Amino acid sequence: MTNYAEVAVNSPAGRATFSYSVPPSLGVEVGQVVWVPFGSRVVQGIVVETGKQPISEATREIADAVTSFPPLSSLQIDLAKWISQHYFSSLYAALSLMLPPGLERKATVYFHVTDSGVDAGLLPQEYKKAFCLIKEEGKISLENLGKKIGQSAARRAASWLLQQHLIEKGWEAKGTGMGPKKVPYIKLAVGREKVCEEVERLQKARGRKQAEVLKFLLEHGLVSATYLKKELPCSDSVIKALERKGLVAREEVLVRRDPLADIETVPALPPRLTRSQQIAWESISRVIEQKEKSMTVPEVFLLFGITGSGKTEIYLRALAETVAAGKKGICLIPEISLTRQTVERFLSRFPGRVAVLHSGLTAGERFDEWWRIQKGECDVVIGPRSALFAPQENVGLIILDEEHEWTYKQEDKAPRYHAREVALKLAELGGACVILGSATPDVESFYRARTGKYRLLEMEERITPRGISSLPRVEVVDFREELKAGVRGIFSRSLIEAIGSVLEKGEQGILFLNRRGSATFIQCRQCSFVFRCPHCSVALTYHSVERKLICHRCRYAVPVPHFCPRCMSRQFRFFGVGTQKVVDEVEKLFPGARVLRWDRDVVTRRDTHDKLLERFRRHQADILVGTQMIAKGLEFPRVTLAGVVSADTGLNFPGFRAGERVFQLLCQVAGRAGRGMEEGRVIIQTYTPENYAIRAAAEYDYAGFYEQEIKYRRQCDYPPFSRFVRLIYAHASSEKCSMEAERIGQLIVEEIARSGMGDIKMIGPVPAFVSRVRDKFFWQIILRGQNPVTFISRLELHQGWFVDVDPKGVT
DNA sequence: AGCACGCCGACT
DNA sequence: GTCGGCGTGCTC
Repeated sequence: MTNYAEVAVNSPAGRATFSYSVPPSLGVEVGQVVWVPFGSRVVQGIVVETGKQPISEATREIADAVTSFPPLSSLQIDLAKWISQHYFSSLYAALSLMLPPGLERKATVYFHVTDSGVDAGLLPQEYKKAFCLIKEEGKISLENLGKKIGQSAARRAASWLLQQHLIEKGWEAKGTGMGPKKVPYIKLAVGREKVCEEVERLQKARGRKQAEVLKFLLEHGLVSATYLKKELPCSDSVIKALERKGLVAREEVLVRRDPLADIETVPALPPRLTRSQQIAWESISRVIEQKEKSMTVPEVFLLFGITGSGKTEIYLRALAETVAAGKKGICLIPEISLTRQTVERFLSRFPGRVAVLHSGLTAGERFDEWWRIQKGECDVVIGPRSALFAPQENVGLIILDEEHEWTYKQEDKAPRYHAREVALKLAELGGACVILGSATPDVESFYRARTGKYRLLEMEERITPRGISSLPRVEVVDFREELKAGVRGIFSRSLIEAIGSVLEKGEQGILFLNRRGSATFIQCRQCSFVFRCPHCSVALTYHSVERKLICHRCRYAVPVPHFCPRCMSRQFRFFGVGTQKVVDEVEKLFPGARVLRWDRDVVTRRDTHDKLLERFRRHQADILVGTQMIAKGLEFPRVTLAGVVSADTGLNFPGFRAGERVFQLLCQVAGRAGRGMEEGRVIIQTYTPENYAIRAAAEYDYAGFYEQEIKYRRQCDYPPFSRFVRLIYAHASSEKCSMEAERIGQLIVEEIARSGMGDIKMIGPVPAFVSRVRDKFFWQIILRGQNPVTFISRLELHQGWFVDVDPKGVT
């Protein structure tokens, strides 16, 4: 009985799966990771189906298993199938999101001689050298053989020698792979009495150190070698000597690399709920209780609560209830707000039962967390969008905090998925509830709540140490008036006064800068030359700390040149307001003010996030200056001022979601002030105070903003009333790229007519917003309509095309 | 994505 | 004649 398996292969090659036969010696299950021959290589693949018959006629044999048991569940495979279909990615790309860290590896194929016993001297002259080299090396890859005797000679020799059965192909995995961490421990190897005897003897003879070690071990039992050496102290040779005598033994002990090891858990009881929390909580708890009877459509809550209304407390209770019902949870958080503070809060309610996954973890920590989750040891997994793919079984609740955040959409690589949509699908497959939480819900989410797809829960009370209080007053400053009044700096008179007042009272302030779209670049004063990246079509950004020009697309960096390469002038003009400029300005106006800068340039190393924030929390700085990052869910009781240096930068950003984005950002920044004992104050500087997004934000009027925005979306037929799909083509040649884009554009026009899908509108083909990245050119076609996804499945897209379903930034 | 295969100009 | 350049097509 031969078995066959359908395998999703780690290669972008066309089809979803390939058929392989299973060698009798190998047991293969769905979800298992295997090595398979693929073309001339050996690659990894994931078994997604098994059966008595292969789907395709042609098959090859699975080479080996990577894991002894399947690391992926059938539910995960179903989810991956949905992702790959819905987002037009390869099945493997979707599955690989779910694989344990460090499992993915590559293999090298090499040659070795067979035991034919042939005399090398008798071989044809041209192949003799290759054969001897292979024999000498034992095993050698074609590439390395080519380096020694030339590519073509190596190829010819290899194919002839293979044909003559004088050499064979073999393969092996590259690198050593990731594993659990083992640490040597020392223990006594003989009975207590015997040890005491030895101690006596050693103390008399020349072995005082050894006696001490034995005594230490009698007292402590099994100890790590490092601890032993440090505590006594003693050197390794002492332990070695005891080992040789057979008195002590070494034992490898598994240790967990715990990313939360340094967090003290203080178990906490749930606080009393406010009235509006209570109402929201009752709705949620009723559903979680009843969730036992599985339903086909997942229950989705949109928890719409203003900043400070206590959404996290609702999450914690909902998780506790889920755990009480014997299920588990996943909590998604935008990477940036996944701070120590957040983790501490979860940990205090679920001591020892929390797993975190984020980009700051070491490879080892990631590995250990994954396996801990896999073993079912964690009640809740907290992490960014990828936490959705943690091996958490029996998930009863999925939470998306700050559900409107754009970081929930992956755009840089396939699959280009939106965590919210995937969460809904996962909930549907596993029978879980979903809570989407936000103070400024995504317009599309709010629309779904309004039309009954989600249950809307509102929380309007803001909790502060002063009790229930309203949000801080917002002052919108028209910067045009400031210019008229002779203001020349970047701060208005109001903002200067407010900063001064904060400093005087010993309070704290944050200054927010939306740097997107106005990145700092430098230009020659003489000939207006702008430094551009040689590999991408963007200007280089000036980084004052390293005094370098850096490309934000490909990380290309050069020191700031002394001369303009075009006209040799030494004079440069620095454009755009950066965080550093704001810092300089505050320091100039208020000498002695302690200003802290927080943005992506400063935060590079692990932990600096938390260290910087800790400094600010301890009031070692008065003013915090930053970009997007500072707007996200940080709670600093001493902050009484939130200033937005320029609210307009985001508005000029392309795309119909610009207004929504500005509204969300301004509300978030405003919510930072006045969370402690003192009342807060918010100042927004703008050149367009009449803009609806800015006006609504100043009033915290979500409903008002929503009504305006949804009207506009309906009028222009933007989502949620239509959907977008972006087709992107990349090629190293500019001509090839535009030609292929134009060709598909033509095809789409024809297909629209043929299919009768008249609602499909095409924008483009045009060069992408950033038309060149890493020496590749990019063209795009945007399709809009009721169902552009169905439409593009009718197209035959060549390699080089990729698809972005529901892109976040389109016009 | 890799990698073979094939066709072309630049050398020993 | 051989070497390596790159364009094209396939991978079970």
